[in-house]
Amino acid sequence: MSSQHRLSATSYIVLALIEGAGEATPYDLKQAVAATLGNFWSVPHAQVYAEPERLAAAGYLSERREKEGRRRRHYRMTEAGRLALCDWLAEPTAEMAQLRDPGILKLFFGGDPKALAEAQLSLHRGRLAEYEQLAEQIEGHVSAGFMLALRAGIGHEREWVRFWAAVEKGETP
Amino acid sequence: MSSQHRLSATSYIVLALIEGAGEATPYDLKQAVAATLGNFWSVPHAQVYAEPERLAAAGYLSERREKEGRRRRHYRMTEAGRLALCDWLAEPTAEMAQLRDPGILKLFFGGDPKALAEAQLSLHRGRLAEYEQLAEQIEGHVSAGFMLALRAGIGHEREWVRFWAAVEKGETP
DNA sequence: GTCCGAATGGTCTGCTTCGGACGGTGTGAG
DNA sequence: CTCACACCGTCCGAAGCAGACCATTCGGAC
Repeated sequence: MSSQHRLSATSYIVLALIEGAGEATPYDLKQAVAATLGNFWSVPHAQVYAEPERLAAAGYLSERREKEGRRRRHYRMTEAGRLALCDWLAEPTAEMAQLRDPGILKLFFGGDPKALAEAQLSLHRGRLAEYEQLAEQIEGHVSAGFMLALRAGIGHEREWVRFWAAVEKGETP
Repeated sequence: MSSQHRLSATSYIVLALIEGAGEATPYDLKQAVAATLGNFWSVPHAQVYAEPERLAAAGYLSERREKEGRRRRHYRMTEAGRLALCDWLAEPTAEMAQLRDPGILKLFFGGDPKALAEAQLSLHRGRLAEYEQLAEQIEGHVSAGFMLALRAGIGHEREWVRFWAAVEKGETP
């Protein structure tokens, strides 16, 4: 039934969220994304509406549409969807994130290290503080995965702060 | 002369590389990208051919096209281009990179921490080793910016190794 | 009750990005 | 000469994306 449409990270995000919710409308997904993984992985809302449609067409979701009023679309997992999600979760990924930081790009091409460092430092210190506060608040109230992802974010923000602080002082980072 | 086409990161990469080379064909750019910043910032080659065209249309580059044979296009900076590049380099950026790591995504959604950690560890250790070796080899032979970018990469790979090692051992990272 | 505005829920447009397939051109080894 | 291979470039379709815009519902002010 389901053709082998390439599933992207966005696809799996949608599948995983629907699996967790049982049934969900695109709007629910939008909320869920904003509340949880929006911190470290943005998904533009146009995608959140488009993706379930594709997944339904490919047989990974079933769609039920309200006939009247808001004509919401409600999605549920199919067996194929559950299978695809499990496969994805089970297989440890070989992909790695790229750095792709605009500040580093400017540094690379000869931007002024001190000026960049100053700006980036305040940004990263700010985000680090947010993350640490969030971690305190939610500790114990959320999934282990959420906590681990947050700690990864914290670790990287700390690294950014360390790096830019060294650059600011003219040291070798 | 030049309309205010929004310039993307890719645009500035192209401008900066051409500024460094004096004159370059898209192919030269492709090579340059692969040799230098390809490590931490991928630019699909279709972009590398399309972007100079846009930049030339907007007045940031001048184009000279071979009449025969391979019909290569050669690009040079215009004053407008040099100006745009300088502006960009001078202004410290307020953007920040997102994490967007596939491994973290799986972790977030309940993938097996141990299995993920094992796979990611070997990947990141490998890349870390590459970077460190590269740093030794090129130290003193490349621009300060290149070196700093590389050190940023090394720092983040170390952080990844630290993080996943903790996850593997079941510790709080 | 009814009217207004905010929150909710969804669609559309017009880009840019991206990977990959594919098609020409030159060149040196045999 | 010619074939293989590196060099160089174009094209296409699918997906990503921002942001404007439209429609429904609901809760209070009057």
